[in-house]
Amino acid sequence: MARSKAKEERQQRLRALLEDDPFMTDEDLASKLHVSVQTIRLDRMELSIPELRERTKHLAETTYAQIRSVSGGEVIGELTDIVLEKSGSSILVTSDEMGFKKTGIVRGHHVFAQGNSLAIALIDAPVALTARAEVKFIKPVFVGDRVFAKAVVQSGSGDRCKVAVESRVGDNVVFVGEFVVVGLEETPHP
Amino acid sequence: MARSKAKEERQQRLRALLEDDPFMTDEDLASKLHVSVQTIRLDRMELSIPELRERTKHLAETTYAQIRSVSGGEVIGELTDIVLEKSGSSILVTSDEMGFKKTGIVRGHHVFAQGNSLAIALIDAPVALTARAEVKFIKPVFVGDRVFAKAVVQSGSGDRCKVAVESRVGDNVVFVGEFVVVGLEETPHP
DNA sequence: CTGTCTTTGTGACCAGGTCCTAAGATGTTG
DNA sequence: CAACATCTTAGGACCTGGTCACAAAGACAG
Repeated sequence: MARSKAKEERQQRLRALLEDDPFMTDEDLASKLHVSVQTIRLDRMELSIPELRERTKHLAETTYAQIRSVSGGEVIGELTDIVLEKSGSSILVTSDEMGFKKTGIVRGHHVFAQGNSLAIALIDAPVALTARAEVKFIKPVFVGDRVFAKAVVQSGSGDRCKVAVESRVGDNVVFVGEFVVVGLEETPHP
Repeated sequence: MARSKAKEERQQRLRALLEDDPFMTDEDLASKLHVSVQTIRLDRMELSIPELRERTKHLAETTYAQIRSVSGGEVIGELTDIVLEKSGSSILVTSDEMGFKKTGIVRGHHVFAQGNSLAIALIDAPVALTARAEVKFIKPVFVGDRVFAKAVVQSGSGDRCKVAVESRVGDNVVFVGEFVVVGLEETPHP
């Protein structure tokens, strides 16, 4: 372990470089770090960083699932039961990406999103949109927690419903909200 | 254009296959469709579907931006200016994945998320969490719209701030919200 | 039967790697 | 100083999942 200081530093830099741009080839990295391509490969080995294609593939795969479940799916979380215009519930398994790195606390909007999409799912209309919401984040949710949301339609007058949502982690209520959701027959356009 | 019926059908199937699994190689596709690899390549050409690596790269790139802006980044949208404990603004460029497929209307929680994270960014504390929020979705936001959010701290008593957010698309106010954000010195733990 | 479309095969090439071997460079230490 | 260890660099063979170009076989309508 003689002059491995330079090496360690370089490997740190390599890590950092890939952190904010995982799409760099070994060649790119080599020229940035002023070493040969082979050195980069060795460094990657030591740090067990996979090659570009694996990285991008992994990225694409995980975020593809994400984008379907967190951002793209029609419902955030998994619906466990639902009675249209009445009540429903869903479970959201929180993952790393949903939280603040520093604290492991899940960003509020994920919990909100679960409640919001659950509320919308309850509406029996071609298109449903949220008009208003009043929410309280009672306790922080931590990455890894399973959030159980339960929604009940309060006053369901067809095209304008008030939906109450309560989310729990275990026995603790972490979130309560009231969503006013409107159902539409036709799509409005820009 | 004689017996191109089979071809057209195959190309439709190819499209469909890639739709729900963009990670298939030409070889995979060839065996699934019972044609040669070359045929698959020709079909991809005709349909101008890029090769696997380009597909995954594209997927990864777009969703990478997403995971930074929708789910992973510390701030949803891009901060344009900020004065701690005072005011700030951000721009969110909405994309396909953020909206309902059917209507092209952006899910409320994305707009909420932008406001929420902007509100949190304004707080000058090691950790900030949303305690309460009262929001109104005034007009639907459509996929492709650029949402400008502006946040102003109303009553900033250090560890508990009220932040008002107003989001616009062009001249139209699409969202207003009031967030109560608390700043913490230490991280709470589960 | 001939011309056209479609399909398949072949060979050369490329990027961005892997793995392995080997030779220099730059130490540290007996 | 010589001997040894650790890094670094280089080179060649190989892999995957493609590209491009070109040839040839099969199907089928006119």
